[in-house]
Amino acid sequence: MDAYDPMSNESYGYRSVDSPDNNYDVPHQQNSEFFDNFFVLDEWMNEDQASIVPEYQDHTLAYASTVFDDGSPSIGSSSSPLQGNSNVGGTGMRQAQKGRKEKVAFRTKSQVEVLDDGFKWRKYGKKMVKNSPNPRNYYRCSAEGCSVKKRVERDVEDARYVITTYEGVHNHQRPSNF
DNA sequence: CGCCTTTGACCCGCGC
DNA sequence: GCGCGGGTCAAAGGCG
Repeated sequence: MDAYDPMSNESYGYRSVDSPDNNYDVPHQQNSEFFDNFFVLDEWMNEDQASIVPEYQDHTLAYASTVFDDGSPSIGSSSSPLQGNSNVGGTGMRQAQKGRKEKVAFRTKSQVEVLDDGFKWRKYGKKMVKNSPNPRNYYRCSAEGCSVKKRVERDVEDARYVITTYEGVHNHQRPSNF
């Protein structure tokens, strides 16, 4: 596997992703432990909560997961590329219910670690995880009373991709200047 | 001065 | 009960 080289590409900096002609594939890795208990999201959640911007869409595969408070996962995994509003692979995001934790993961081809999603985040932790040379970073939403968290790490198997996992639902709007 | 990272320590659940 | 792995705390320092 090629080493990740942050200097090897022209698209670098604020909100940048790989150029659109640089292939469309965001392969799902069926055997990736990371996505156990996730299923592929077949539609975007409403924009305010999705925490991901449209310009990333072509470089992103989205996963969703719902975990009950007792810890039992509710959904198995499936696989399909994310394609706008196409209706493949799943039933889409369900409404939040009590006793559930909503999680959404995005696997995005990007050279920047932290994708600008319009929210303000405060970092509160960093860990090296087993079986990965890459650190995992923990962020909490800065808005008062908002308990949304996200984790950011590079894909173990292909460092060109960033995996961002959101947990929870914002109790406020995305800042309007976004 | 008011936020923000950084960082090691701490906590907790789980398997042995 | 103990160690390990993952997640979080909080003190200290940085920066606009």
